[in-house]
Amino acid sequence: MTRMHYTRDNMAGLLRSHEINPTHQRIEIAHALFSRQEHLSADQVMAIVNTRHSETSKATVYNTLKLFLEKGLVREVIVDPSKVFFDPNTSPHHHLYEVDSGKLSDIDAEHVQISGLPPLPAGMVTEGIDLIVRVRRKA
Amino acid sequence: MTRMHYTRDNMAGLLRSHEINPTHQRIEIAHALFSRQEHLSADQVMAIVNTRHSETSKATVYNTLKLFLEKGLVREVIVDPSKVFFDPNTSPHHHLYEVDSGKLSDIDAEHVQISGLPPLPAGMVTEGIDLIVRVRRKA
DNA sequence: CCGGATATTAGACAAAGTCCAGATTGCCGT
DNA sequence: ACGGCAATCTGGACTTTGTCTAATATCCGG
Ligand SMILES: [Mn+2]
Ligand SMILES: [Mn+2]
Ligand SMILES: [Zn+2]
Ligand SMILES: [Zn+2]
Repeated sequence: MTRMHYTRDNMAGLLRSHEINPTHQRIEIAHALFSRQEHLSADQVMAIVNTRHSETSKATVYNTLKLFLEKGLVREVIVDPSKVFFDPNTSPHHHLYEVDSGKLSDIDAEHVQISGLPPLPAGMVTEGIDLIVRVRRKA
Repeated sequence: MTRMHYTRDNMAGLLRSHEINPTHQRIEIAHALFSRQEHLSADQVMAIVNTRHSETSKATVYNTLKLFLEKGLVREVIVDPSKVFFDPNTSPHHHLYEVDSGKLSDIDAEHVQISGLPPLPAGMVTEGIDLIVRVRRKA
């Protein structure tokens, strides 16, 4: 199991494999997410992509993140009422959220077992199960 | 197990039992939530409380909901990126979210079992575990 | 009734996100 | 190279959710 190294060049292939036309802006945004392997808000992506000199507009950041979401390249994590996080890890996993600091980290779904859920309403299908463990510093 | 009937008069006692000074506005807001036993956004609370004629300001609705939260009278449900829901049901339970319609309903925690969670980081204590089942209409 | 504490208010403000009409880009056939 | 043409990108106006503040209103003990 070798650790993947996410270069900008790799990003073009990754985007194409998800039926996304690789443009300069899309490659930069994908690189921001995948090279860090972190949960980023749209604002953070915006800041990262425009560090050197302004390259990508706010509209494009939001449009691109939504496109990535639709194409299944990233996942959305809704845990903070004030902003959405985008997650380059699309394998099934859960989240640990430190309420004070806002730090968000992954919990491997491997060993977590959820049982006893009631049957779904008729005609409905599960889109996903989000498990969020909210923690704070001990008093 | 008799079904509780949430009258405005009952609300005063409920508020007092949570160390909340019962005022006209607070009683109206509590009544909106507890008489319906539904998950409501601040906007919905605002609309309900001001149906007949304008009675309560936006600032008061937000202040009051935050106060209820601090005093443990209601619970927050973060499931929709665009708004927070307030939940008069503070007993441990989970949620079913219909992505298309935005409908949010309770899942009794009674029979749900979650096992295999990793140990918490040192010095941290669990504030809550949120389990959200996201469903959509079958294709 | 007085005085202070508590609660409410209008409206300005901030932050996240959406929308649109115009400009840019990259590509294709000629 | 050139003229379309579709896809993409952009600034900036706009909307929505929520916060803040300074002034006012209400409540309550003495
Ligand atoms: Mn994928
Ligand atoms: Mn309680
Ligand atoms: Zn994650
Ligand atoms: Zn609930």
